[in-house]
Amino acid sequence: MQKTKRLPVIEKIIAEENISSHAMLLRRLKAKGISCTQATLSRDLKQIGAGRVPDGKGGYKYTLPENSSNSAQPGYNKLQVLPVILDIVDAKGLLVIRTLPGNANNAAIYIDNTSRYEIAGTIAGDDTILVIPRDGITNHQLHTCLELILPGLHEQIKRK
Amino acid sequence: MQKTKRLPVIEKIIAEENISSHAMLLRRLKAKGISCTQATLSRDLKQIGAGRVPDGKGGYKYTLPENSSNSAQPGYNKLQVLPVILDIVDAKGLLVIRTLPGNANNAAIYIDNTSRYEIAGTIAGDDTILVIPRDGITNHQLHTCLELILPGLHEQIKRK
DNA sequence: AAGATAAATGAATAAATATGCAAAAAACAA
DNA sequence: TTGTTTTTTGCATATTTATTCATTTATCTT
Repeated sequence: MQKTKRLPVIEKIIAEENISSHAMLLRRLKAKGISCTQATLSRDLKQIGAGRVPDGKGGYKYTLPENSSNSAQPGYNKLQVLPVILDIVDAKGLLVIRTLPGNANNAAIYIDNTSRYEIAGTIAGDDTILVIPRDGITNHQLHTCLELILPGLHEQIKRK
Repeated sequence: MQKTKRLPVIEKIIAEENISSHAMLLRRLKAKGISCTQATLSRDLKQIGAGRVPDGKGGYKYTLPENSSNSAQPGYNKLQVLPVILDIVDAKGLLVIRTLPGNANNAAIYIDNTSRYEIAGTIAGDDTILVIPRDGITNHQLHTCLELILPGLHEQIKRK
């Protein structure tokens, strides 16, 4: 199961290169040692929210959704946000994230700015964030979503 | 040659409705008295810059490019009492209201002060308010209530 | 206005993308 | 662990979208 490692790579490739088709993306992935089929790509792109739009030069290109975690969030650096998160706990369909004291608000803003569909909103205290999922979003979808926003998150927390 | 009249109509339809395929757009156009083939649509959409992206709900939808006419100047005269409110989302029978950073508390106080029966209470973070309805209050009643407190609210938010 | 040139369009088809289904792989529970 | 359930994946194929080519329609030019 290499989906978890594949998605971030796909996002990165789309962000950095001009990808015009699944076939092209497939080649780029292979060059990075990841191989899958067009069908899988189609599903991955759908999950990421990436779409194909005219590139204005007579062709087409894939783009990441607005405020994707990759579309550089001014003022926030992934590597700085990540280590402040201590713990993630499910509670009544909601998600409670604990951070270092005083860091909850910043982390929450970071999460909000990704404008992920799965997340209805967040509320931050001093060291705790409540993440409220939209109706119909499963617990697992929510975790996958968080993993997209902050790659390596769960991995890191497990390590603690 | 009706391209000149067709393009604006296509833009408008895409801006206002959720179009998921050429076939669907074709039907909408026909309903407006414009008829053409899928091939023409494909070319039109390319020229407009419209692309097909995942809608986050398991399907796809067409979107206009960033600075397209619809995302243009929001009429100033339409600004409401609390232009700090960005978004309202239903979640698990609760209501999540997102505001500009730092404005949640003020907005929440404003809502509290109306002492509406429908609202049991509110919790405000920095940019998010959780509105908790009384037991027995339907989702629809809650929205109607909010609309009473802040006339034109939903209308404004739809306009994004 | 007539002829020439360019733009627009549809029909057919090519190219690209999405999905049903079955199998395999992971995650989970006891 | 072992059995159970969920998720992921590829294959084959359906669906959707883009393009080629021929034709028509509009736009110039003189």
